[in-house]
Amino acid sequence: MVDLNPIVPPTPPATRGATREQVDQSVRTALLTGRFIPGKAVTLRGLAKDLGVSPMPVREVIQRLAAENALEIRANGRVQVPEMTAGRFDEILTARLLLEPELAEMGLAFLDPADVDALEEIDLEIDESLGTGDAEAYMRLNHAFHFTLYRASRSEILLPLTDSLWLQFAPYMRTVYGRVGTRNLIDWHKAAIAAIRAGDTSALRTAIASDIRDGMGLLGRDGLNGA
Amino acid sequence: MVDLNPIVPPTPPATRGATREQVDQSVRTALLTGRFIPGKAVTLRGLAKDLGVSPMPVREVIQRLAAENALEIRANGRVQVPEMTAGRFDEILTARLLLEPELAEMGLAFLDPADVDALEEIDLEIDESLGTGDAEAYMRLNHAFHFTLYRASRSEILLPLTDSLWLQFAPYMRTVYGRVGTRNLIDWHKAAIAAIRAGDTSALRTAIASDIRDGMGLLGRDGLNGA
DNA sequence: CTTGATAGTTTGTGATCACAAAATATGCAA
DNA sequence: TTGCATATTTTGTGATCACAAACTATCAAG
Repeated sequence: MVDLNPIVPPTPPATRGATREQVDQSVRTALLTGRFIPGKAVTLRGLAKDLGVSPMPVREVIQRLAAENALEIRANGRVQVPEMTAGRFDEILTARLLLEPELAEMGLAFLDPADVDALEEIDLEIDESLGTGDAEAYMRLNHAFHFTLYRASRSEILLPLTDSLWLQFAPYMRTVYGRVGTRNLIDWHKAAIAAIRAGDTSALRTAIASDIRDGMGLLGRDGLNGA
Repeated sequence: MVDLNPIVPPTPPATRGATREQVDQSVRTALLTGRFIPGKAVTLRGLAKDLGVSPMPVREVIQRLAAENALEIRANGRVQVPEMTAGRFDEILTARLLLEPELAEMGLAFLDPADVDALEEIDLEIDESLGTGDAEAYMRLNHAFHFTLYRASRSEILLPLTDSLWLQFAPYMRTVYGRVGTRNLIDWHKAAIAAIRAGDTSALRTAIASDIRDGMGLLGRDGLNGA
């Protein structure tokens, strides 16, 4: 059984589609913080019971996440987080490098000083989580850092695509963070914040791209199945 | 009521999830050939009746397509194809220019002569559809051309992302094709085929990028709401 | 004719059911 | 113990139901 923290009592839904939305958020958060084990089956009724809802909204959410390739519905109907392969890993890296610097640049135009302070605050908490070795907090905060920047762009297209990418690699990152640790050589987040403060788009793009490369490259493709 | 051509009789499903798969394909095809009108409500029971199935698999498919931003579930529960805005249009163009040349290049490595012949055949049919002014055939064939090339890449990441993009702009293209016609100044498909035959990745990327720019640029952002 | 309340209908949502396929457990034979 | 057929349970799927919210049609009042 997976721990999906906001387990709510069987309360009647307040607004239209609220139950589904709550399930969606819970499962997404669980995926992004690595609480599902890739390859392990996730059952519909199990999730429903964990979240205190009927299987119905869970079914819809699973279809939703399957459409984003965050979950895999196999031929036998079994639902699971897809296992990572070397080919997928390389392609995700490629896609992130194409989309995320673009998103960061778009976000830069809209960031106000308060947003930058928020980014800095998140980065400090990241340093803390690295100190205590709290992998789940690290994953949550790293996601928050990137998407605070990206969301500022008000993007309606690139942002959802990037959402999908994170949902696809995050569960796998958890399995390797435990193995190799989470400390990077260079803190590209601080470089990004400096670039934002300076309004230097080029430096920001470089910082984001480098952060992506380091983050995924460090724990790289070791132990993955062929290209 | 929308015409979703393969309306099957209420036959019991053959394999696991076959009904859902059939609904999914039908609705996707309808979206890609512009048979849904953006902004017009699409009802669950209506679709189900058109396809001769229960509302159940339709619900799942709608959630799927909503996750890909191909359908929009509004706050009141109404389901519709999102209306295009200038901001979305520009971003889709940006995203296509980032992803599709990459996909084309990846596909080039795997294309064999038979595939190239198939591409040429599709392009001939496109010319036909332009002659007869059959917008729906044009849309279907244009999609087939691009994705025959892209699918060759065996991509598991960029390809689904691009799928989502096409689902988002295709319904809107239909509404404008009727207005401005479908004939481009330069046939970039032929340039792409030539580049493929020559194994010239750079020329192929240029041809695809130009095709995208022309296709979306010609009928551009006229009559769209704000930035 | 226009306006606005109201009755009727349609719609999405969450829950439940029936069923077959799949996974798991059980127990017997070698 | 090991291998394998069989029984039991679990699981996803498609269908149906009940309900409230949303939409539409109707019709009286101005």
